[in-house]
Amino acid sequence: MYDVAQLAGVSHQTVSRVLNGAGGVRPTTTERVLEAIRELGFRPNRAARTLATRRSRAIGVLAPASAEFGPMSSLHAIEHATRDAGYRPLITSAPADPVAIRESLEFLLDQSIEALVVIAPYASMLGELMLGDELPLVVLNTGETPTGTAVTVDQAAGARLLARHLLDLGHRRIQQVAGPMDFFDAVVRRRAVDDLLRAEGLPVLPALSGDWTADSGYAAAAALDPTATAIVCGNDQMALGLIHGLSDLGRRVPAEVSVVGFDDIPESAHSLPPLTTVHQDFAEVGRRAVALLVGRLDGTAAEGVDPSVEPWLVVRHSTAPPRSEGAASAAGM
Amino acid sequence: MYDVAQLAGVSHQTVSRVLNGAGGVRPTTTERVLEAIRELGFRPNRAARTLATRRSRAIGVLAPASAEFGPMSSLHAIEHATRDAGYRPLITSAPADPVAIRESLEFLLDQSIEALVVIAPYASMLGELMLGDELPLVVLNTGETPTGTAVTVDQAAGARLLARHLLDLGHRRIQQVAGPMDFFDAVVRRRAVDDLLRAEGLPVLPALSGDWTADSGYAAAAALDPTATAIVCGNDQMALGLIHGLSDLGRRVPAEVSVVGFDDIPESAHSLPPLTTVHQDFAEVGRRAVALLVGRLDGTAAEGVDPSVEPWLVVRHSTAPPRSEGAASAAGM
DNA sequence: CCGCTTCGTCGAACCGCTTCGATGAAAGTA
DNA sequence: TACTTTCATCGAAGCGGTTCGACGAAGCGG
Repeated sequence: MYDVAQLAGVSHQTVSRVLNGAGGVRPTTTERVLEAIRELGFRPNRAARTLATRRSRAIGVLAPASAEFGPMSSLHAIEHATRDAGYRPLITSAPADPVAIRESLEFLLDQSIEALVVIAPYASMLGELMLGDELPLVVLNTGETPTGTAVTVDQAAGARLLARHLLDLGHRRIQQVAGPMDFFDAVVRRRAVDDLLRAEGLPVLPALSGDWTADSGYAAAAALDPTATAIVCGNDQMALGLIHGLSDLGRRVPAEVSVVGFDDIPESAHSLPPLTTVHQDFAEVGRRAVALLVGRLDGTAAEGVDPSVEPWLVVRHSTAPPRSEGAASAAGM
Repeated sequence: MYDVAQLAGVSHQTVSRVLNGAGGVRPTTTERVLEAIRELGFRPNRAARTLATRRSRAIGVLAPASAEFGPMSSLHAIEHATRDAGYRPLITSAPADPVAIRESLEFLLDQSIEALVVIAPYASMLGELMLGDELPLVVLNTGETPTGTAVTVDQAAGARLLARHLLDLGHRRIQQVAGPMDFFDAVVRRRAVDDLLRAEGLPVLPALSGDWTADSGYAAAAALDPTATAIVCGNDQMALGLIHGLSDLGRRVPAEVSVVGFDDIPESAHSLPPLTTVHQDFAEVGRRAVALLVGRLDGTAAEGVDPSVEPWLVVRHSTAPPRSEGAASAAGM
């Protein structure tokens, strides 16, 4: 920096001004400084700046250590939104293990992050998040937020869309293959369907539970209630696995059983049959989370940010009216 | 830090020694310092340390801005390996766009990273990587490396496994739906199959080309050579899409056409039919990349690291002998 | 019992940048 | 032209650690 100053014939403070866009520098001088910077290939030292300003401009991101489509989509959106806002994203991932989560958190805290966004909504994770500090926090895809703000796709609305679709088709015996109950998403989705069913006076068949993987969906096929005509899965992967499992069991989808997923991962459009599901905009959720955080950090009013993103139904070919059309007309009971 | 020193009744330099594990501190003193640190909840300031040591201990990671299983798996492995080695991973992602790549690179360089690992092997990306500097670089999944070291799954071997499997089944007319030709992976896989076919004296049908997505695989179904009895896809997603496309066209897999993918993404085990593919250990590739880099950085001998990871064949149900069994016995010609 | 080595601790300089108060030059006012 | 304002630039003091040379206190052999 001193070299730059010398080459430009000014003092290093002036160079600093130019770098930070602080006014009070004559245009000709600015130009000279910029030229010197270019010539020397000078890069300001981030660490020194952080030290001097006592502002790290770093935003921590805690993501799940999975390669799933949803979280990863949000992750990329968060990363870019953060950089666009002039902050540096510090990305960390951790499996559901509390120790690993704690470790990731410590790592982030060590980098003196100014805010934190968490993508992995294990209930267990939130437990670790009790960092009472004054660290702005946004959690993605969480029903309730014990601390910090939540930005989320309206999971309940999505689940209702699915259930309603099935009801409209004439299904009356609907069973769920929910995600793991220590995930908020799974709980909210499941409850929304149950509530709707109950409100319609329909039976709530005992839900099965998977772990989000296609494998667990496959396994669920054998445990299904044989009288159920439609299955609501906690996510697309499980739905895909379930369809495979049903197929192995000789039950055809959607002719004999309808299956719906949740998420609309890219593969779902090409499964056999293509999957009816709910599409959620993972990237948008990520962007809003960052907008919220940056707003708080910069004092910019971020009040305009709606923390709830609306999902929409994507009807493909894994759903059809139940076999015995007669049952459909016996609606309401 | 001064507070800690005062509480422990020593000077800040001694605290520094304790923190860095540099010897020359009496055990009792060490204990006292540790206690003070705990009591004060003291966290050393990363920026100050970086500034003073002139070592950022940061390793940049440039990943593709996609949510695909492979790259993301490698990414998580890299992240953890980096942290385990005592470095801080700085993760960045960029789409295939050269400007975005350049931007990500600049971002990383600004953080004064000590090394770089690149996961996105677009040919175009490597062009941007000409940072002649003395920045240790490892590139994942690249056939040739113009600069830096490459760690990669042996794509050619994997492709050969697939082709051999098809040949053993009796297929003689094999067509490819390759990935985009500006991806090294795609080129290497395609060439390996072509070469093997040629070596066997079999016809090399003109290859189709997709963009890695299931959508492009679906589209390819209509453009297939009708005489081909087996299709080698550049990755699993395209294979899945292709199967869907074939199904829509009324062609059954594997009864009429065999289809194989590459990658073994989790969904592939549950497609209908379950996909025959090549499994590659993405995480291992990531780990080795980091091992290589850290070895170079720390001066530790990392010579023991084999930059080539062996893939293996996973035979499921998307492949079968060609329809006319007769052709199979006419092997060799 | 004494001089010397070794160990544990301290003082101070420095890493590269920001920032505040001060100063000189240019511009505005009477 | 003399004087006040405003603008551009400079000097210097940190930010929170690391690190090197120095120094007092034990531990050692003779």
